[in-house]
Amino acid sequence: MPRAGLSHDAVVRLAVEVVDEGGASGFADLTLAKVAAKAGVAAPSLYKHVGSLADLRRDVAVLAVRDLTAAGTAATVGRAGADALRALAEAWRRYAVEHPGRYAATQIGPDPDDPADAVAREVAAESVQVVVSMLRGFGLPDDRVIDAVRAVRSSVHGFVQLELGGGFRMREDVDRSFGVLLDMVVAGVAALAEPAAAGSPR
Amino acid sequence: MPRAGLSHDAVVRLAVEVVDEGGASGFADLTLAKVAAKAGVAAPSLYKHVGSLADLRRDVAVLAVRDLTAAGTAATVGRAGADALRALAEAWRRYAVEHPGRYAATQIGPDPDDPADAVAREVAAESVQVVVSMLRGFGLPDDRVIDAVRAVRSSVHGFVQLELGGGFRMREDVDRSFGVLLDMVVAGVAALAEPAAAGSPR
DNA sequence: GGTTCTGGCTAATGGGCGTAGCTTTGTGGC
DNA sequence: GCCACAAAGCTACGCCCATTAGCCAGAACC
Repeated sequence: MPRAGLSHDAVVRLAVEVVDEGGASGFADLTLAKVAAKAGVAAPSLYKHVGSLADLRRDVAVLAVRDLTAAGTAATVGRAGADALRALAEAWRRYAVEHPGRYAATQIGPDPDDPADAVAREVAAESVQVVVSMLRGFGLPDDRVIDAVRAVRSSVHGFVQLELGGGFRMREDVDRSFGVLLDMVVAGVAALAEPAAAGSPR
Repeated sequence: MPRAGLSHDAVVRLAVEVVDEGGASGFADLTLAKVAAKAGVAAPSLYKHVGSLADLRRDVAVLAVRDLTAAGTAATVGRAGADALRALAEAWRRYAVEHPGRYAATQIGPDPDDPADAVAREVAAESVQVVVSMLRGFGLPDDRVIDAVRAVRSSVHGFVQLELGGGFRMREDVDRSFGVLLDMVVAGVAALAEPAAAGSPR
């Protein structure tokens, strides 16, 4: 009986393949049985490399978040202000459309108390940090940065989520709608930078 | 052997209870076994009232979407413009926070081709219609309404999603951030109504 | 009072996760 | 070259869940 030559990383890689092949529900449908089949191995053999399905899912999620963060940083390097914001948002959306399964994996919130989620929390924080850095060019007051970060993440994530979920009919117009949303976000963040706008119209 | 006196509706109601008790993952964790236990009945008995777990999930989702739509209409009646937009967004967020499991159920996109999803598609359309009606007060050009609807849905849904997923630390500031987001959306929608802003800054 | 339909039941299948314990392969020391 | 041991497979098993099949009692209707 020849060995398959697996390893922790190899199993995670195969799991990512399974997720990618499963479309938008690929992450939800991830199963040890599928990974084992792809590895050409009996399902229990995976436990030599992985603690449990939950562990594997976490590892896939961490990898996906790192991926997304990398895409975001790559898109914003050398850009600033509205230009950077648009590039970051478009990079996110492109990633989600190209890797819907992996994008879904990035959406699971790590448990704030579970020590097993420590790295997941860390990579999530790094991913938020990209937005914080990108917003530096807007000259926001310190206490407004958090609001801007949340507005940017919410808008883009919400749009992508609805798009992937099939929430938009008339697919041709989706790009334009995304552009309109970005105009809105850019204007909104810029408005936050003006001290006068602190208590904008009730 | 006494009868439990179940019915399709009764089973769906119990399923909603299970979902509500399961927190944010209540919908994902919905199981026929749990519903049967709550009904005081053996699991296979449920098949006298429900076609499958998938059917039950769909029914719960439809109920949840109707609920959310009702909350939105109730919040906007008698209001217009920015006032109505804020009320609608706050109603959505409140619903999500108060019924996280049911809110999660509203997020599954109905299959555009599956006849079994016909009512799901219908109630989804009704829920979008609330936003369209609400936006009437802004006097948007016809071809901009769709962009505005998508921007509103994306922003609010994204925010709520991140909030429920534990994506925001510093919980005290979340209300303020939501207010900032709404300022941004209100301003953005208003800007869409001005014909001059059609080709806003690249 | 009997017939029929309905809503329960138990039994059984199949699939998935996870555990236990066996076997084989590769490797490192002698 | 040989032997011992760790690592990486495997099979067998238990448990939980969805789902199907077939049985049985009670309710409703004639």
